[in-house]
Amino acid sequence: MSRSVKKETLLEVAEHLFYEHGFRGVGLKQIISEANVATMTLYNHFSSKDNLVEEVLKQREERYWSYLDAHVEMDSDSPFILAVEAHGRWLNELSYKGDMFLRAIEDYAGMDNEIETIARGHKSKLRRYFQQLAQKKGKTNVKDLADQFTLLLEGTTSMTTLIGAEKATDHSIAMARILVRQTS
Amino acid sequence: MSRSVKKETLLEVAEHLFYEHGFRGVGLKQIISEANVATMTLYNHFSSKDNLVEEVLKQREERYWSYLDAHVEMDSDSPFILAVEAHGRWLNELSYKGDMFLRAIEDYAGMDNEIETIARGHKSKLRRYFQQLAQKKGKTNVKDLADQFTLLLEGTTSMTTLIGAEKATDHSIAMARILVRQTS
DNA sequence: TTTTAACTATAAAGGTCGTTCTATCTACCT
DNA sequence: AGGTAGATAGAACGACCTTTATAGTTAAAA
Repeated sequence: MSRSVKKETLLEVAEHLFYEHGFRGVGLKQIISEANVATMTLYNHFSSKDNLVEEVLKQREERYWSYLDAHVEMDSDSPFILAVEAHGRWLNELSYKGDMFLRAIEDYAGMDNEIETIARGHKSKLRRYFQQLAQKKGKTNVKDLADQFTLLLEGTTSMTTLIGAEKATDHSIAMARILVRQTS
Repeated sequence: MSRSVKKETLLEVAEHLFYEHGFRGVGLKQIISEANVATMTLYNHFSSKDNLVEEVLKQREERYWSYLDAHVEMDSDSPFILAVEAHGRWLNELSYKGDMFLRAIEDYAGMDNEIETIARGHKSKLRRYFQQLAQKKGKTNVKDLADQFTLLLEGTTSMTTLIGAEKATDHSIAMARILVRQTS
């Protein structure tokens, strides 16, 4: 009982700090200190810093999809727009500063790391998500359309760093609407 | 020797390594070693690592705008499309792995750094660039349109990490065309 | 030829990093 | 009550980090 509380605190604190300052910009000392936990408690739950990063990414991915699933009614008239809106809300509430998965891909690329695999997996899933949506709506060029929506989401995330989530989302929704209208 | 060849080698090597492994993921030792240069040569030309990062960013920004200016005829029929195409070529040739400026903003955010200022400055300039384009073409909603094109470029860069520059650029060009057609 | 500046190699200072070790303490299980 | 597993603080590890110090080399200008 008390065991999982500590572990969850660690994951929470680590996710926040990693997101704020990058994986390489945060030391275990800081995580341990802010989580009010002893060094060996961390190593009791995670085999290494890399392993902690992995678990953080898994937790964040789960959260992201819970968030999307909660806001997107798949059988709605325009699930595409709902998805873009939901992504925007996610950015506004939890993710005002770039994308953790993209950062993981960049930071740990070409090192034969589980971390990169997890992060790339998340992005693949996003593309597949839009593919399923497009297929359900009987769109042609399913893959292209899916990638275009994914591009919109990625662009929104980047723009959030520059102009804030609300404005960025407004723009991507506007473009998503045009995109839905233009495709058959 | 116009400007020190050693200094330029250092900037070259540093830009490449920073881009490949991130600012925090590369040590001065590695830069020095790959540039075939002594420690004190680096510190003779740059006052600190942060200063080196700053100079690298300035150089990269200059290069980016040279590249864009060389490929975009401002008075063309569709300078928007040309800009998106040029950005795509830039990605394909030099920038297959995320955006150095966005990374700098994320890595050095909230630290009262010159680095973040430079990186954000580049992004502001990009938005202003599209604003000027929109204005010249007599578009209404100049700022919104500019941000939408910026969003497309940012999305293209992110997607390059996932599906490669060519596909990503194809998608953004397609969307840019729709956007140009839809606006007045 | 002497001076000047850039560059060289090496080492040390002073930190921080991730990780491991030791030794103590608490709390629950049977 | 004794045993066990989890958590604790703190030190120690070696490796690496950025930066500075020291001293010797090169090459071209004065």
